[in-house]
Amino acid sequence: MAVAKRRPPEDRRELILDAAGKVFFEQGFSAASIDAVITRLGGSKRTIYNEFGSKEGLFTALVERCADTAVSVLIKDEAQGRDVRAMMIDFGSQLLQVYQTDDLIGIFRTILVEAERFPRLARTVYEKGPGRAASHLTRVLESAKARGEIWPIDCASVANHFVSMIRGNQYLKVVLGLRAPLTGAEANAFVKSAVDLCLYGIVAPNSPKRKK
Amino acid sequence: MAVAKRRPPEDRRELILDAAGKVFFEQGFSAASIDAVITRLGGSKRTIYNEFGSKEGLFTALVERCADTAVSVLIKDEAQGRDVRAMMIDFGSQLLQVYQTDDLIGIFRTILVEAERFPRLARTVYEKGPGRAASHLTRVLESAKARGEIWPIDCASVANHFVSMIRGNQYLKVVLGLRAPLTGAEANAFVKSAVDLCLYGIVAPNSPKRKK
DNA sequence: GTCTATATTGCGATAGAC
DNA sequence: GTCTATCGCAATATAGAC
Repeated sequence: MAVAKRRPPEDRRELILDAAGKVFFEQGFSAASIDAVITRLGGSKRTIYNEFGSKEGLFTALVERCADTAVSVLIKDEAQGRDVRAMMIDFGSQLLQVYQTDDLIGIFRTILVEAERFPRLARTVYEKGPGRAASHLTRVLESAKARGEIWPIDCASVANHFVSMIRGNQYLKVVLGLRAPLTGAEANAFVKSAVDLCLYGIVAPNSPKRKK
Repeated sequence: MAVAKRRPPEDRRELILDAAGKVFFEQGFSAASIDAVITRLGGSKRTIYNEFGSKEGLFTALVERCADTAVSVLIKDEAQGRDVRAMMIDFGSQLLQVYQTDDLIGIFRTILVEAERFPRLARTVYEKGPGRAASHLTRVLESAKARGEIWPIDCASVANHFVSMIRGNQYLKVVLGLRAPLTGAEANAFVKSAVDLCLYGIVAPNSPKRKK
């Protein structure tokens, strides 16, 4: 076959990780086999062991690569200073889109059950994913708070709630294979509903229950 | 050992499922072994195979039992008609508590990666868990809407968002082993922050961004 | 106990780089 | 043509379903 033969080392790594992603993210770490990766990829098991040392090493490298990729999308803070609603909608849409990539769905599916076996990986995945997203949104909200656009609330708490909504029931259904990913108008409507809930709440202003 | 010897059939099933829960929910379906269950339980593998037929049968029975248990807590609709904030806080607290039981954490950890292998189980888990919770909360919100306490919003959408907040970033950290379960005052504060976000939002009423 | 699956290793053959 | 990384396959060992 020679898929990995005589290639620059980085390319070879990427090819192996691509095939490994298909296998590990579909079957999970325990059920996945190196043989299955080789079947997809061609070549020899030796190549994988030479490059990654073990099945655990391969999985670790795979998850770390995907977690790193996810970060890059969330890091662009260009939106600072615009209208808070527009910023949240932008951010929420991007976050939903990232979460719905095959890689992120795969990480989410596989890391939970392996959290005890790979505690360091579990922490990395959290921090580079939901943790990073919540931190970024917190900064956005702090600036809106400084401008008086929003209540003097706990921005970190709200940010965490918002990120949780994006990774909410609909996303869970996607990960469980109960529905197709949200796209286009559907995704937009979903994100808007989350943003508007955060911004305006649901209590009618003429209700006696309205506080503050 | 004879833990399962000469017991009423229901007791024997329960004992096996208790031990199986410890093993499957800690290791995941693929990594778990029948031998490990037997080590915890004592007795013979034959007992398990006679009762559940296969490893898959045992896992299915385990998950179905836990999903059923979870339902019972969520079904009590006694709160209908009270103040919407009090109802949501009650409901959210109960839901968080249920989610944080070992069984539900275990299901959540293990079912995601096995969703393709057990599609029926995945659907059952969703519907008896988050689906059921959202449906119940939707009814609560509909009644509040009928009383004019809240805006004429899409109650199902809000209910899904709220359930997602409860099963949010903090819960994810618990499942990943990055923090201890939320209890007592911490859980109360968390639920209240989610409820108040839903009810009141974060936009200051004197902000020009306030709509409606 | 039986039998299959699979992680991991060893090694001669080989195909491309030079 | 030489050289070496990679291949292909066989072998080992262990685990685990049934």
